[in-house]
Amino acid sequence: MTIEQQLRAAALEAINELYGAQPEEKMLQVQLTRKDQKGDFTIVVFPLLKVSKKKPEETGEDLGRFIQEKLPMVVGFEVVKGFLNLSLSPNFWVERLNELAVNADFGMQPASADAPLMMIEYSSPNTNKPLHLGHIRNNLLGFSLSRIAAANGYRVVKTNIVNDRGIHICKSMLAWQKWGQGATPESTGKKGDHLVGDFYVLFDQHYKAELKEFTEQKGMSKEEAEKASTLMAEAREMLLKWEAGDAEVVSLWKTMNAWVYAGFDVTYKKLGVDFDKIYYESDTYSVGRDMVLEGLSKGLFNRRDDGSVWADLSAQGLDEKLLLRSDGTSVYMTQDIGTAKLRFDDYNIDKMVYVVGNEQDYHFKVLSLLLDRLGFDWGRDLVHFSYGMVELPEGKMKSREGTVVDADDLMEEMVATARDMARELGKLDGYSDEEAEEVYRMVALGALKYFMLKVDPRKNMTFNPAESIDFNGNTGPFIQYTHARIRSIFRKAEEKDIAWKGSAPVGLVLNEKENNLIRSLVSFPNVVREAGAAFSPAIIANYIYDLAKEYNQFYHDNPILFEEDARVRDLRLTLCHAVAQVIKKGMWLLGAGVPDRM
RNA sequence: GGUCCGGUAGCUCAGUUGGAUAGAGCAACAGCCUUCUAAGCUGUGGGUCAUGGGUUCGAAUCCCUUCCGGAUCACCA
Repeated sequence: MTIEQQLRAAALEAINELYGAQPEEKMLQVQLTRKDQKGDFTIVVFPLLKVSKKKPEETGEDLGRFIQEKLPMVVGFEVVKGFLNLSLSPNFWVERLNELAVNADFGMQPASADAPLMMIEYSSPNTNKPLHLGHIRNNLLGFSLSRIAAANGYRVVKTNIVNDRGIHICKSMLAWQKWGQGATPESTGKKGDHLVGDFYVLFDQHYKAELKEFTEQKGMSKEEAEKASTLMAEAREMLLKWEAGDAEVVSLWKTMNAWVYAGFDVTYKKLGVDFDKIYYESDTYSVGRDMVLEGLSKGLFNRRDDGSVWADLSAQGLDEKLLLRSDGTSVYMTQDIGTAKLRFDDYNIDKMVYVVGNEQDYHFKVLSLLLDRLGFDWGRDLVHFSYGMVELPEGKMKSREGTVVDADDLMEEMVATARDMARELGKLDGYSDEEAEEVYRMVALGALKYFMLKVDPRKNMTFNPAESIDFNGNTGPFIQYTHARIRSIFRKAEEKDIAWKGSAPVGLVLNEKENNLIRSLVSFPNVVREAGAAFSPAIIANYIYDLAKEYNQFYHDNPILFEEDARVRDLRLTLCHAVAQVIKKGMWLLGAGVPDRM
């Protein structure tokens, strides 16, 4: 039984015995005492006045006396303005500290073999351009969520759906054929995803020029020009050839996609994310089409005169949704249905989570209804983990205006900043170049990951490049630094032959900072649970920041190795050890590492 | 226009199932390194929690109004 549960039980008993009442769940609130007040746990007495029929102060006193008598670890209480603040004995806290300090699984709930299986889809790139800032948020969220789910006892399968087909790929291919002059990643020294992305841009430029020519010189309207475009017609033709399995087109498609995948792999690796299973839309779209046709034959959907297939969702308060074009080809929705089918054939999925931006809220509402209609019992409770967009201080990223922040560039810049700063501060003197580079990378990525994950995922966020490379204050490096300092203490302890017993002795009086730290540490498992329930890495991020902040205050005010009382020193070293462990775990849940030195 | 999401300090963000005097960081200013890493710590200033109402012992939090911002409503993905 947790301490909160014990306090609740004691309070319930008190109310029953003193006032002869059985309060509802909501009436009894046990929470951590505010930092500016004396005490550890607080019971709010206001809701209980109805049954006590007494003033808040008297009710608080009644309960406090009863609970203190009932529970030996409660050593004192104070009633302040209708709040009953209970103080627990230092020994109680020291015992909790000793338990959690040696528990390798503290805060984590390992998955058993028959634990529910959660599949998490994230990343989901198109193969026509490199990853950018928006993808970074997606990837970091998806990866962190998978670790948080794993820490909450789920078996987790990380998956990715690659949009490798469609008109956009054909645009890049066509541009390469026309103007590429046989360029390859090898011949140009460019990452494959960037090279292909360049051709996509090139197509767009030529297309725009063509439109301009038609409208300005031939006096066409914009629509007329779009219809008359020979480039677009060629791209469409290429798509038809692709769907027909034309050997030459398919071969080029395979080649160029391979370049992109090689490029993506490098980016994923640098970002530190990975997948257990990757699906490709080129494999799933036909499955989706078959399912839609099957649904059509069962009367779930309807076909219009032009041959297109639609789902009528007006009964669910939505409108009609296209599932197959009049020419029989698949749309986005069709592909997602096919992908879902394949996934559920491959795995025994209990919970399906899609990490996709909030601009697709409607899409997933519809997908959920459609899967349900098609008879998948998991359709209705699929989770669309809907996160907000990333904007720049000057507004949205616009590829036309060249304000898109490239993922590879961003990471490189941050590593360079970390390197400069560490060298300037002389932090890693004595490390080999390889060791130092490792730390630069860890700090840079820690900064990026923390920066993006500390914000509530549902909200839009502003990415300020200047702030992202600031490693002071509420940042990933601040947390990593706290960890490095602690590791440094233990290195020094060895050098100075100061022995640490590995646990804290009972019978000490705790100062305020020590007490606060233990209370924070004890709440870590709750934080992991909350983050899991709310699908929010931000809850973890904010918690470790608070913990690190508290630790730094403690560190500043209290001697650790220089403490002469060996018993107090053991307590503080145990605290340091536990804080380092929890910081490391918390950062791990965010997908970030912590260095021993920095 | 319909639907959905959001609005908290100059800026970026926290704020638990409604609880005590709404908190951090950045920026500004003033301090702290001959002691365990100053990527740190301490202090000062900075708020009609967009707005108006309601619910109640108590509202940034729940309900409604209005204003502002964003997303979405494609034979795009």
